[in-house]
Amino acid sequence: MASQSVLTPQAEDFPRWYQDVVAKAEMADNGPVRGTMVIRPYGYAIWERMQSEIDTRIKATGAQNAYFPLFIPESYLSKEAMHIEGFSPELAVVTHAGGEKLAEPIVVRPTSETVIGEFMAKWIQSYRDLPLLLNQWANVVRWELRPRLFLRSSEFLWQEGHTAHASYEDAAAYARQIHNDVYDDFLNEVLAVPTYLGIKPPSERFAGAINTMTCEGMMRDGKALQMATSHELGQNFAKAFDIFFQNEDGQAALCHTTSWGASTRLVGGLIMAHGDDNGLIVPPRLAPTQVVVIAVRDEPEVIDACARIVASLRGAGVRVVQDQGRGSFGRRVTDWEIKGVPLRVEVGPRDLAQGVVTVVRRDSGEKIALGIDAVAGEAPRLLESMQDLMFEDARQRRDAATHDVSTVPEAIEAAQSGFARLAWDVVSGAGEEQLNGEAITVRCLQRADGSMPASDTEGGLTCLVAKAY
RNA sequence: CGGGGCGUAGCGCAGCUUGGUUAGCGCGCCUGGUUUGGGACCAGGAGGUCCCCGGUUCGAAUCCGGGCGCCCCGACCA
Repeated sequence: MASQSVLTPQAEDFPRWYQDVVAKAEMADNGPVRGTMVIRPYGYAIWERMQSEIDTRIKATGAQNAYFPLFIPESYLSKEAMHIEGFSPELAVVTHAGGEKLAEPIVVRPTSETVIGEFMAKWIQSYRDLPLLLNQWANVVRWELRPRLFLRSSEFLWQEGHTAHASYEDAAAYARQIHNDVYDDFLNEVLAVPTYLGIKPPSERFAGAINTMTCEGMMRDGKALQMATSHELGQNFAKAFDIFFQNEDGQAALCHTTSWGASTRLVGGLIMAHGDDNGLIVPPRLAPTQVVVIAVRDEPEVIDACARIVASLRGAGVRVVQDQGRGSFGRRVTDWEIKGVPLRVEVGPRDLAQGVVTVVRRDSGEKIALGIDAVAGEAPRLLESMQDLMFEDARQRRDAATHDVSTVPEAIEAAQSGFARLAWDVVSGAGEEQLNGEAITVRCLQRADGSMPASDTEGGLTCLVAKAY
């Protein structure tokens, strides 16, 4: 146990704790322009792991990666009325370039539906070209008034998928496939974050979509975080960009498009969903470093033993590093704890004399004595059990902080510390305004059994409401 | 845009009310040494346009005027 806390305790000031973790785990710094973010190597390594896991899942659905330009003609945005209306306040616009005032302003992409729509129209001729399944990894810019590292920055990194389909049904099914097989699977299995899946109410829908689906996670302070979204765009963008195809009967028909994204906000979600007063806790399947091996004393035989253990772990497929830090043992331990590395192997002379090492779990703090030769065999099992427990713990915390209520005032009360679930009929309209007045939003709509509705017009829906990031 | 607060070393701050020699403190950093089983200690050291411009004054971090920037609350927006 740390003798004194290095970080502001969560219970004292959760936002401050978050800032402390981001700084002390060396994840990110504020950029020179307000709202921008410098992602440091450790933060970026975590993002790269997220990218890899998400990218694999995206490709498994048949989508391919491509790249579209950062600069978009302003006129493109204007082609879809809802889209431009929704994004106008957040746009960064280039008016001068090459030393001259531009004839037409250029928008720095806030999202790429419009450029991609333009090219989909060009590439799609026949039903044989469908579905067209594209994804890109890119940066986007949405000017933020209240930036917070990872959670809301004016520039952020994400993946955005864009697809075109011959039918409404096909588009709807694909958007759901992405939602379940890419996002929800990643969040549950890798990030160890349980999710509420549902659709956004009209007030929270993506600008230009006919339906927005969300994965809502609960942070340790009981607030909600939208961790990924998938949109059915209907034929809105197809109309605006003339995305037509010739069907089997030789008739011209409008495509149905989708878009879906997950961003560096996930890093913020990771921090707040799992962190404790000692820092970050990274789920083993995600962790860039799963095990750190630390010499308790910098003596040659101890260092040698560390190196052998590192080699054996690496041979077992574990992502492992040998601590190269300077300073006291306690300091090094604390630094790795803040970074949330799942397992720590402590190697000291006293251990070595008995042929053992001490393995410490980041989640529980439990210390386990293991024979040196047993480490490589046991570590993968410990990591898997930790992965499962982290998800289970998060699920229990979430369930315990989700309250079924029947009135708006009860929902306001419950949302002070978690989620409230109640009939959508009770909230829809004046109730939603009343909640918004208390900084509470409708996070998603679900069927009574918790499943994904087809649309917000379905009868008998329930809603989850909460304060949100 | 409205209300409040703040700009002093890399970070966090004191000093300002009541102007005065060399602008301090904690953390961090550098050097040397002792240390190392849960943020070690000692000694020495480096590091400053006191946000900017102007004014008052023999003298301004400190007082006055203007500007810029940042933070919080509200508003707006997703």
